Amino acid sequence: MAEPTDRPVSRRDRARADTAREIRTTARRVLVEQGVDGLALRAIAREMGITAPGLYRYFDSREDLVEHVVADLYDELTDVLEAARGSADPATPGVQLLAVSRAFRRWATTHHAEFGLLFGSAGERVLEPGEPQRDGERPSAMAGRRFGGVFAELVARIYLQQGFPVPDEADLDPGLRDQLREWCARLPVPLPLGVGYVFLSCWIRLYGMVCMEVFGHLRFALDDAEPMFEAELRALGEALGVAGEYQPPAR
Amino acid sequence: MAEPTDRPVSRRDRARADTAREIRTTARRVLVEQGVDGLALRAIAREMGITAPGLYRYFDSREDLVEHVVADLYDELTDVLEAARGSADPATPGVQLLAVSRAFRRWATTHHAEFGLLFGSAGERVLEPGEPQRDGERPSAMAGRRFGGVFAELVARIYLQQGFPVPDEADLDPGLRDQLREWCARLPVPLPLGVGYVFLSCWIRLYGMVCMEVFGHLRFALDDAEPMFEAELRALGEALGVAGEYQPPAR
DNA sequence: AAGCATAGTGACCGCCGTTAGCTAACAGTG
DNA sequence: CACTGTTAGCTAACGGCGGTCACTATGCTT
Repeated sequence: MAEPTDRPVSRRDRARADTAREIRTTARRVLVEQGVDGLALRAIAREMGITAPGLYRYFDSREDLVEHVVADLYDELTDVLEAARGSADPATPGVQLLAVSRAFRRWATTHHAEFGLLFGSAGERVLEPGEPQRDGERPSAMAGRRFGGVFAELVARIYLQQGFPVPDEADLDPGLRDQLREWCARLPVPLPLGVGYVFLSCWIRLYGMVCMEVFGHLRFALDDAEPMFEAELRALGEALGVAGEYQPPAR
Repeated sequence: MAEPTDRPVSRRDRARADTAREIRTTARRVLVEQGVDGLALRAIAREMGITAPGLYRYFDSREDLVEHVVADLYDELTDVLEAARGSADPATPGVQLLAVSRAFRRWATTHHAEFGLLFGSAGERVLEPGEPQRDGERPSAMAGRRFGGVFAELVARIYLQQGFPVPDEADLDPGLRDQLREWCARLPVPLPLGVGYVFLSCWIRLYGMVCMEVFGHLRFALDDAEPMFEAELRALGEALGVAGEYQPPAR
């Protein structure tokens, strides 16, 4: 399908790739300016001085295009997280996790529409019965894994460097244990299953906190969710045994 | 606006109320059958043997109609939760919270489209600059508060009956403390601010867990999220000092 | 019976995603 | 060079959408 046989870049291929990239960046801009509902093929094409059907030379459908935009956004977000991790000082996994988590919330709150596309209900896809669920091979799913890997790797590093309390494998529900085993087996470093559980638990809290804030589900109690987020971060730090590394957010 | 002066129900009023109700239930059915994207005024009207403009006699816009559907769904979900609370045995707050949480997850996983409408990114509304943000008076917001109240009340009951560890008021960040104070003041029963914090923290975990499962964000690690949910429930029970009341899910 | 408010209709607007068929420019081969 | 195949982008069109408007017909009120 996408096998360039031998010659990797003809003149045309480069132009084509450029246009495809321009379409995706334009789509991203339209998404920001018009919201997810305004992310229309015609709007994208208009912005580029092109007509809508022309886009079909590059993407199979609107859904396909959105899929690629989602992958781009995951990549961008991951870059932001990695940058935050890189500038954490001191460069310990605990402080890095703190920085990455804050960068995640910051990106989410300043990129409302994009966050909704990545983490809200819009992105979900009902897989057709006949369709093979090669869900994991979709570009957005792959980019999503890279994104999650940033958090997973930091938690793993914390565990390997200094450890934290982890449920014993025997205490885990068998159904959960088997799934964790399968997942941990795919990781580059062998880890106790309990670490996988703690990571998931922490990630759920972080995701839940940021999602609720961005989607407005905390407004019933909080006008400004930041102090609550910081409190949760501290709690997460305690669960991971890095409470001592907590430092209040830079102002 | 909606002041019936004196005469509460004329013949016409009843018919009108009936039609409005039928529209909402039909909308709900279309939502389930066609998904949130297929929730079109024309589809609803078609299903009722009516034309789309007729719906505007009952609702200002599609958004207005969706708003009322959301309120209906919140009400239905709340009824389900209250029923689960009512049949918890023994009828202690701890066991009731367990039952309500499971009912919440069950409703979410069996009512995918509806859950997405309530808790996903679709429902969020950008408030116009000029528009007064009487956000709290919207019917869906009111129904949402009733829903959240089920959980809040149970956590409060647990605290009042047997207590659980709660951060000291002085240990809370001032910004968070002030907001919690304001929120707790609106509750019918005076409670320490720390209870508000613990409730929010627990609710975030529950919401995060269910949201991630329903929106497919746990599939990278788990095929079946139920055992993870149960593990989180147990952890929540520990945080609330009712770990002893945990009982495995009925099979 | 007369008058009137109202539920519902059909025609229409401008938008949407998507398809089909066309043209013009391009790349590669003799 | 001409010739051939490929491809980017166009226009036109289809059906469906949310929403508005003028209109009819029904049934309540006086």
